[in-house]
Amino acid sequence: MKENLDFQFLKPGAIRTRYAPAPTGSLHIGSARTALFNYLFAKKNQGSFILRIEDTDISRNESIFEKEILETLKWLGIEWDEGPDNGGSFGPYRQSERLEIYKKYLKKLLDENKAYYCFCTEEELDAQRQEQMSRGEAPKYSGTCANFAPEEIKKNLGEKKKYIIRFRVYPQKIIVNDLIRGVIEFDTTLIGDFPIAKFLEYPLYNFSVAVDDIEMKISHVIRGEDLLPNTPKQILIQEALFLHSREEKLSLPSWVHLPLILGSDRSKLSKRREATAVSDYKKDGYLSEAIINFISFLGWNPGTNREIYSLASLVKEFSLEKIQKSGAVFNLKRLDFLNGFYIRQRSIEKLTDLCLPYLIKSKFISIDSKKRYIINEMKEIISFNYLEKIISIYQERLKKLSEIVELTDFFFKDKLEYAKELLKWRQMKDEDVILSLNRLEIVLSKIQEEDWHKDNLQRILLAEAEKNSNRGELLWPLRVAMTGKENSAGPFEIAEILGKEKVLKRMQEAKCLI
RNA sequence: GGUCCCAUCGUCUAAUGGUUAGGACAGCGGGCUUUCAAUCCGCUAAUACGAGUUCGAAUCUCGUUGGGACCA
Repeated sequence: MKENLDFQFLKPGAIRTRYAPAPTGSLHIGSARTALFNYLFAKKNQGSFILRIEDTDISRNESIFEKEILETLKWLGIEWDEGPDNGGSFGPYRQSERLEIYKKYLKKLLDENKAYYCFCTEEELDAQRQEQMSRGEAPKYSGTCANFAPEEIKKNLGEKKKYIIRFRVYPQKIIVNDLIRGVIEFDTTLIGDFPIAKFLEYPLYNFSVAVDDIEMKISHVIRGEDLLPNTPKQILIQEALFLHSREEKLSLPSWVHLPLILGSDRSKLSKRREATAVSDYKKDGYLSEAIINFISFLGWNPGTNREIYSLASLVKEFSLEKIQKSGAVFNLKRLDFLNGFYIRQRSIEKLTDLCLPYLIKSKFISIDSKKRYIINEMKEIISFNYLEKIISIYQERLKKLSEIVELTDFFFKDKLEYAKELLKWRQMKDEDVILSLNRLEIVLSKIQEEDWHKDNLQRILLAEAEKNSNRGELLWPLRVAMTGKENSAGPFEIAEILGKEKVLKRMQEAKCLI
């Protein structure tokens, strides 16, 4: 395999990679990885990363997805050197704006008899296909229209007969030299004369891609393995159009096919079975660093024990040789782990900013015209600093930002709802709970407002608990009465943030419950 | 069905002819703790199978099996 890695000897700056999404939906996890790897390879080699929109086949109402894809890429931190929004020397970067170019090359192939008009109807083609399959052959075009005389073609065209344009394929072996997989051989007799355009202004995928990759001087085509079977067709077109002598072979792009990202059932990650849109993960509260770190390790690794990589460090470490050949299963638990890690890395101020939209969306908090934060239920004005305190005690418990709502809801609710059984620690009875709550009330009400700090609370409450030799009997009811939850942050820090008044009120309410 | 690709713990992967097959996530157990986390310590767990080459194979070759992609 090593002898195939001739790209290493290319001069810096000679590398041009492209990511070419069809904007038929939002950015898919797999597409994001393809974009990332193209970006990383280009940046590692001081080359250019090009964004091209493959929208010849797209209806107008789907064009909203272009905007979403660009925005999501930017959110991930993947920036392109040339693209539909920022231009470049090889534009336009939207295939729908390049129809004249395709038309020119389509005509060229037609003139040189390397392609031809095919007037076969769907029904005729279907019938042929059926027959070939019944004989156990690979279905391919039989060549009915391959050798029409020019007059006949003119006549058919004149009659406005429906046609497609087919590329003429001669029997030969096509070698795809994949930088990851090595030499792969395809037999063109199995391909047959394949369609390259529905009409002159409507090129088909394999044709427009092949043309653009050459026109845009792409040095490396890095894409998913699912496109491997298309490669010989694209090579055929590129050779027919651009290859006139042996030396020119160097200008044809190198191929790199990435292993597929698989769902939990080991088949191609599908929208039907799992969430696949990057924007969905963003909405759920995954950080871009976590997603980048996660997808970079899907089918690639640096070959070290280090697992945490920023986009910048990935650029430094990336290499094609470390790309895996087999498919990689998408493991959500690992994404969660990474996200938790990156959440813990964030400053409290930034994390609070990130969590705020979730609290606002859940209607616990609102911002008034004077930019003050209001707890909706109590109409209480709170400071950003107050929110920071809340977020800080949940930072290490957070796996994704959206979880902040159910974790901290008790700070924003006037009245808590929970089962009274929850107040009991281990074997406690109703009377024991009342007893503990009474003790808490007495001790807590003695503490002055100015001494209401978590360290102080801890010192006093632990001392009180010592009298009874059992911390749980005192602290568990306290914590549950304040939060209404089985699990939460520590009681002292919660009590500090909640404040004396609310804590005592919640002790009362807990007693009423029993 | 045809063509192509792939195969190390459950998952992501390391080991490019010689390691006790390493790491991470998950799982399990423990320490710390009122709970859940975080954190620290530990445990379970893999070279698909069969031949061949070799003193020696996860690694090279062939076959089998299995999985996947594409075309229809």
